[in-house]
Amino acid sequence: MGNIAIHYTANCANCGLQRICFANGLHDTDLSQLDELVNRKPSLSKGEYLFKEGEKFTSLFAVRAGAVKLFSYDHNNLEVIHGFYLPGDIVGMDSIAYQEYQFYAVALDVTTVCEIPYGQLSDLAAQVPNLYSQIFSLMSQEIVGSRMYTSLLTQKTAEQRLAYFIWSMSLKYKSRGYLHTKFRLNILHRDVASYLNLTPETVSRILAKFNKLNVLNWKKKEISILNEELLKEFAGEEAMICSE
Amino acid sequence: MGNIAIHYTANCANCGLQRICFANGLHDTDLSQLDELVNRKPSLSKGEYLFKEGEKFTSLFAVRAGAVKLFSYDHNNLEVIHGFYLPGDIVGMDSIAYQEYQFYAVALDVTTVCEIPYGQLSDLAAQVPNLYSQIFSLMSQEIVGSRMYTSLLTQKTAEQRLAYFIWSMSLKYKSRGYLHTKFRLNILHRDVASYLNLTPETVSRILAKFNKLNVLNWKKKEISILNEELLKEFAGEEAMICSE
DNA sequence: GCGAATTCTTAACCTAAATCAATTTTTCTT
DNA sequence: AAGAAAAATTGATTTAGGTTAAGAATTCGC
Repeated sequence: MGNIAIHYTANCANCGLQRICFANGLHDTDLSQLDELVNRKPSLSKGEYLFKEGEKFTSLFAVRAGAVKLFSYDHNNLEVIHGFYLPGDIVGMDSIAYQEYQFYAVALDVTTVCEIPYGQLSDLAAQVPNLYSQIFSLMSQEIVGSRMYTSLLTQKTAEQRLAYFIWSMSLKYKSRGYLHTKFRLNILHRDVASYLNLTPETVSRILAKFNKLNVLNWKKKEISILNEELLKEFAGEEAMICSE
Repeated sequence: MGNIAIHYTANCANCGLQRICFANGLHDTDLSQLDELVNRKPSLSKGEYLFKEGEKFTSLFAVRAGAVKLFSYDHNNLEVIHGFYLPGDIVGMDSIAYQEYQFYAVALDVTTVCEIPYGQLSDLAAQVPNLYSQIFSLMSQEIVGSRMYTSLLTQKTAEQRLAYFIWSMSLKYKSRGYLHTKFRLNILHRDVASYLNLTPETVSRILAKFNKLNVLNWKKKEISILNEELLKEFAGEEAMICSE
């Protein structure tokens, strides 16, 4: 099948995620400096690790495409999932204070990332005050996001949590300019359950209910949202976690 | 009663909390610059606010003495408690990304804080790379701390949560050089319940149990730990939240 | 593309902690 | 220091979501 490949040279100046990455608010000259230190790696395939817990902390990673899961293991060796990262998200900020990565980060799908060596970023930031503000701002958002996630787990019912999760994924796709009522999400129900502090059985029961009520359908990694209004209602309240 | 008051002029160079504040790792000259921008306010009395949700974000606050509670209200107008801050802790980092404070911060006791105007801190940091690293590090710790708090709420039983909370308070006092088996903690059981996502009734029942088993005694804002080993056992696992 | 392994679903049952309710203790106000 | 208000305690009851179990649908590995 005739595949027309238009080749772009990837760089920060033409990256569609500029506004939500470190590049936000930088001048052209500073941008090209940031661009130089970014290490664009070949795509990771499903199951490949960005980093593992305990490895020496060297870089932050900006997700350009695909999806990344951040997790650790509990004392029973079960995965505890801390978050899913989609295009435009930065992975690794929780490890800045330490010599080592604090969690495991694995690709859930074919995934492209920009590697940003932290030492160099830090040096550059010393000359570019805007970049510092940008990093502070991202970290601060991460703190608030983390608090909001905690509220989700502690203040909401199982049904609200799941509805909210799916709704916020949809919003994220929307904000990135993708179709938000029908999209692929290569995340196991089991992993969603873990992230929302539920059992797979509970997730399954709720999805069956949503399906029966024609709210949405999630089968084989494909989500179709049939009734956005109803979904929002099940989620309860307005947006909480979702950035931008 | 004859009260001998030795008067120190408060400054960063003689502050006992230096090692856990922004001052950590700064040279003497930089330290005195930090010192100059710090605004030492008169003590707050119980119930006074450091800041309220929605107010313009201007400053970070370092707690020097007393205790501060960070909270917001849920949709039923009930307090949701996000944290308690003791001497050496920094309050307000979650608001850096925003124009406004994200939560309410109130003194639970007579409390002394250093106000650190963020704009000035940021300017100073532009000249003092060490200070930037220090801020990054504190923020990064806040993110990890927040993740650990979430684990506490979601992976542990009510009993483990309460045991862990009391144990970590004790550890904090120990690390600051205070008696850690008998100390005043001016926090309502109701607030601890909220922080641990429990009801006051559950907290009460667990405290009754701990009291009966001679693990500890918490009556009238005074905590006595009678059996540290047993308390640790009830907490399950090693330390999680507690910083330094 | 087929068989094995994983993941998902559905149903019956159970339990940790919430809720409801009534009393006692502590703290605040004057 | 007394009375009022707020907080804490204790017991009885309920419930959301976990656990166990067994079968069905997907996905993986060769």
